[in-house]
Amino acid sequence: MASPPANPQRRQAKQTRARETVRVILDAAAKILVTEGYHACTTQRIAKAAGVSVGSIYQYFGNRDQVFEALIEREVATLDQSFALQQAAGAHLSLEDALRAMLQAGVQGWSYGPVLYRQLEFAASQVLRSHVDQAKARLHAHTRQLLELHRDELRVSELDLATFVIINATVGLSTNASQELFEHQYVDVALELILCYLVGV
Amino acid sequence: MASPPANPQRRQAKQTRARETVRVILDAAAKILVTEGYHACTTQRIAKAAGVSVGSIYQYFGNRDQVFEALIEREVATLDQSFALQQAAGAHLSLEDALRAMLQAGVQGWSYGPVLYRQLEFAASQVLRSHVDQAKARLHAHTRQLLELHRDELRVSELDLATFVIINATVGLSTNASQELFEHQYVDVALELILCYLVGV
Amino acid sequence: MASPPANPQRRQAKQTRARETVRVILDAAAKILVTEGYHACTTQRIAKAAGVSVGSIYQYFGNRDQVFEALIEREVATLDQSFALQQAAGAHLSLEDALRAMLQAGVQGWSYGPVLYRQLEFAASQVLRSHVDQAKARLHAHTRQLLELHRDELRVSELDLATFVIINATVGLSTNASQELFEHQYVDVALELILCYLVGV
Amino acid sequence: MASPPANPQRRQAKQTRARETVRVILDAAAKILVTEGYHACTTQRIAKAAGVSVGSIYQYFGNRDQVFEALIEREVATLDQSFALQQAAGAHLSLEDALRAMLQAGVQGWSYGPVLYRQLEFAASQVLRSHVDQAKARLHAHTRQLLELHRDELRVSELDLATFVIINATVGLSTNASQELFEHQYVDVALELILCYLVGV
DNA sequence: AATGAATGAGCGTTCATTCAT
DNA sequence: TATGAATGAACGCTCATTCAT
Repeated sequence: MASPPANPQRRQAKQTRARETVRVILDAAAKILVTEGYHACTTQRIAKAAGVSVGSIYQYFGNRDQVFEALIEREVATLDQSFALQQAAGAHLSLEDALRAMLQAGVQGWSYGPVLYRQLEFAASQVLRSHVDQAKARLHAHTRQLLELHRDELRVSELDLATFVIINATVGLSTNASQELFEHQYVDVALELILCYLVGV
Repeated sequence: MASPPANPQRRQAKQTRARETVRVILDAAAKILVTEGYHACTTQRIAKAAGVSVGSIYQYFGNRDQVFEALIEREVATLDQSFALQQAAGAHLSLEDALRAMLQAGVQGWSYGPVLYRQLEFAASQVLRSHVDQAKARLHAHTRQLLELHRDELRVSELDLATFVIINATVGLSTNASQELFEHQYVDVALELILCYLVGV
Repeated sequence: MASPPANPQRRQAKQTRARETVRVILDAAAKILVTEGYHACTTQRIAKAAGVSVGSIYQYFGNRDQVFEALIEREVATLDQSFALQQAAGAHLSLEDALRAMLQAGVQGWSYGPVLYRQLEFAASQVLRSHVDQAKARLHAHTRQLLELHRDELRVSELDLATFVIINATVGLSTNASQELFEHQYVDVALELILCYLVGV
Repeated sequence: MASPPANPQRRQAKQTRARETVRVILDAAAKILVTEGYHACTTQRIAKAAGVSVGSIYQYFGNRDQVFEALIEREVATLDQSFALQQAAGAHLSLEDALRAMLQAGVQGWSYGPVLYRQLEFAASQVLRSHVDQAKARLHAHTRQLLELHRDELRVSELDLATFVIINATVGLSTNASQELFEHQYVDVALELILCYLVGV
């Protein structure tokens, strides 16, 4: 009596619709998180902004926090992809070019910038916070690797500290940059700051 | 029917007690914010930690957000005071010494470190956020003044941009620093980053 | 535009299939009710256990309570059938044999034991409860008839009261009996209780 | 700064009010449970019937199930008290008198009759169900003790089985008795049934 | 002035029911 | 006809706020 949909086209259509609904929910959540903050990001608010009902959120996510987890995963996936592409292409990139590429990946891949992350660090859920932390750890590892590759050129010797410094200084910059600054000068400015620190003028 | 206190000493005593209660409430709020986070900082929780009743909070503050606003104001006042002292003392400080002093003022004056600040950015209230922004603007103005004073030594020319960069890079560092790092190396590390950027190595 | 099925065989087949689906749904509902309780007996749960979609439940039942109503009706029909058979066969049965037959009919005819019954009493629907009450009334009438037939042997004179007593004492026994007791001793024990009361030792 | 209410009268008044609120909530819950069933017994419904707000329920109970647990405990306490009184007074009561006293205790002490219990057996909470089971076990133990005391007079030998029979037959009777029957004839009728079974006519 | 029990709007979540496919 | 994603009313529960004491 139990039977999967006979028509594969039908199934295909359903999957497409489901994916679309998930995307719409995640987009809505991200937007609210960024523009109105974690506290405004209620399930009702997400549902309304996404143009679906609350029930639909629970069709695809076990609870509200899992929406945020999926959001992180999506953002991180984008970032990782950028990194991977860049890493493949340019083991022989100069430090400057590699860093610029990373920053650009951050700007382009990270649809909503670091603001999203900042908001999600406030989630009550421990699970959610550990997701954020894992994403951070991955970024740290990736960055540290890059520094190691160019260790000879650096004026600093403690690579972990240096990694911490350039990541968080950059985050401070991007988090607080106006939209305008973020889009136009941010990469150059951040790069200058980082390079001065890493290799001197 | 009830008459105002005839005795000025009594009035004085009352005012002192009131101020004391306010202080106790703010301390409790700050502590909870730092140790348990914004989500745990409910009125009941604050009242319990302060050893007063919820009603007393509303005796002195219009609503919960105003507790946080007062908290910011108190923190900023401490910071401003540090800056003022330092400014008076040291118009002839070197740039490095002046910056170090500022960073140290930030560390010392900011009773609860940057964590408090982070938590308060999450308050829902717009009013509260504008308080934070005003504090930031004041910090920006103060810092820009310092840079102007040492304009000749700088390798950068756009002072507003430079001010933005050093403040936010520093904020990025301090807000993400572990407690340990914050207490031991933070000032030196931040200073190195800033100086590299401002005057070169 | 759509025409009724021209082919009577097709119609027959459809009706058969429909009946089959109804049966499958009722079986699933009964099983969940008995093994997991009323609270677990959601439409999704029934549909899954029955291997159909939720939509199909609403194809055959106006709402969830009507599934339960149908379930009661089916159980009661089984019971009635047992009674009818027994009545036909045994107008000349002794009181004891007739009562034993009734109790056995209750045990055998009631496919899922008294647990199902208990669970269904909890349905919110008034309609549903009235179904249960009707079933009870039928049982009362049937039982009273039996007592009337053996009026001379009884040590009690108010037949309605006696009917009430033996039915509800029996119900109390059966609904609280463990599965084991229910299967092995229940009929004998209940019969002993009833006979003591009706005719003495 | 933390200080208990200075005035003991004030404290007294508060405790009285608190107890009153608890009582009102329990009464409301019991009434709804009995008249409208477990499913109608929502927190909103209880609060409305009790003339308090939902919040007040959570002032005194950790969650909804704990209201029901308190209800059970209150009922059981009443019952236990009746039993204790009777036990103290009458080790030398005849079996018939002792049983009658028990039944009367059940009627009088048990404010809402066994219906309440029936409803609560449906609670989803395992904890709650175990409370009901414990209450049942206590009743069983108490009853069995009584039978033991009069073992010689009994025509039955398996005391556990007999205890089970008389309790559950009685429950069946009382649960299904009309209000009228319950108030007027129930004790006599139940007693007759039980005695016939236990000692013969 | 201080208290804390009482309030109720609003949260996250469930699930009977509908309807486009 | 059968499907199951979508819906939204209603649930249990929290907590900022009020007010009788």
